Amino acid sequence: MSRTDVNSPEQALDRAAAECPGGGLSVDGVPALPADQHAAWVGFLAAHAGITRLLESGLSSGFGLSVSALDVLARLVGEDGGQIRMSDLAQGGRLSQSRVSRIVDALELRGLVERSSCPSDSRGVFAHITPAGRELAVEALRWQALEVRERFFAALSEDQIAELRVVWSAVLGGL
Amino acid sequence: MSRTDVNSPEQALDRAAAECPGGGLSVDGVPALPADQHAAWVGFLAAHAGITRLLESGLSSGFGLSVSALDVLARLVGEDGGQIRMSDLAQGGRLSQSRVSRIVDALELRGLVERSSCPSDSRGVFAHITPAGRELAVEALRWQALEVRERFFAALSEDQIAELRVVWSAVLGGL
DNA sequence: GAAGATTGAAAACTCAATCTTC
DNA sequence: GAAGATTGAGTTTTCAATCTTC
Repeated sequence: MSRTDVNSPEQALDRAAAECPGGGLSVDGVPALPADQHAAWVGFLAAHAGITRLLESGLSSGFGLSVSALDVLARLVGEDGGQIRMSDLAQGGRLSQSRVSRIVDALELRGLVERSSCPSDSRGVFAHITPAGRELAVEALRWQALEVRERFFAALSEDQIAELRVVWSAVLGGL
Repeated sequence: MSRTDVNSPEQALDRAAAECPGGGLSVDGVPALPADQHAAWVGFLAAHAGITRLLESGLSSGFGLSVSALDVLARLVGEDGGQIRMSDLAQGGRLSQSRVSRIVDALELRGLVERSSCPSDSRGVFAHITPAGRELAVEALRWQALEVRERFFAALSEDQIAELRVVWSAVLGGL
């Protein structure tokens, strides 16, 4: 593999680091982050941006869903009875309450989800998935999982994947 | 540390995995991703969302900047002469051309950046950073780097950080 | 008064023109 | 006609009310 290949891993990371996507963290030549942290940080941002763009565009063209919308459907599919309260959909940090509300609006319009009021607490609203929603969600999740396996994890060893799990545990503990 | 602590690392990841943020990748109990990949994937998304929210809100309240805007300033600070062409600002994948254009609009309004035409090619436009822009950028970058070190990398060992670099190289090669 | 959910208005982002220069 | 940059229009996301029920 020659040094001029467009997509060699080393080049990808070097290019990313040179362009400092995500906040070039060195100032006046003095790196505000140690070099190894800088490389790890830049790679993290580039990897996230890359895989996200890939999933977003594939889900959109293949299923008419955004990653966020599929997040919501996935939660509903995983739930016993296929229903869950709006506020619980927002828990987990990735989606705000109002965003959930609007995503469910859109899914409801397409007949993929329905709302119903919560018997035990009339403030609450249940979202539950329809058969059509479940069918679409399962297909979209299969595609997404395949993509994640092939484009994200394919190049990693079992050990590296296991280590990632440990790393995220540690990182999430500090956030 | 008891099992009921709100922020233990294990709980954070378990919670994230249970809520499947980012697309619960198991369908009807059959995980579409192997368990270790699933955990690594969910952790990756949760970690990115967490640190991003932290930086976004801190930069906004402390410096009136978005992460994207600081990206642009950082590139300019790092450049010799403090100037770079608009199209080069967009390279690297994280920012589209039109987004760069609008971010520079906003920065220019605040007097942090100026535009000038490129002598050798009149299609081109240089963005260059002003003294005020440099000053703000340096402060913001220092804050951001500190945050990344303390909130993201503090819990990781040197070896883990080194391994992350390798992992991102591999992942970026596949994207 | 606090929690659950929605809504209006503003900000951020993307996509497809558009305009200018090569 | 292609490359560099901007703009208009539409969409998505957020923020701060708002409304209802506890």
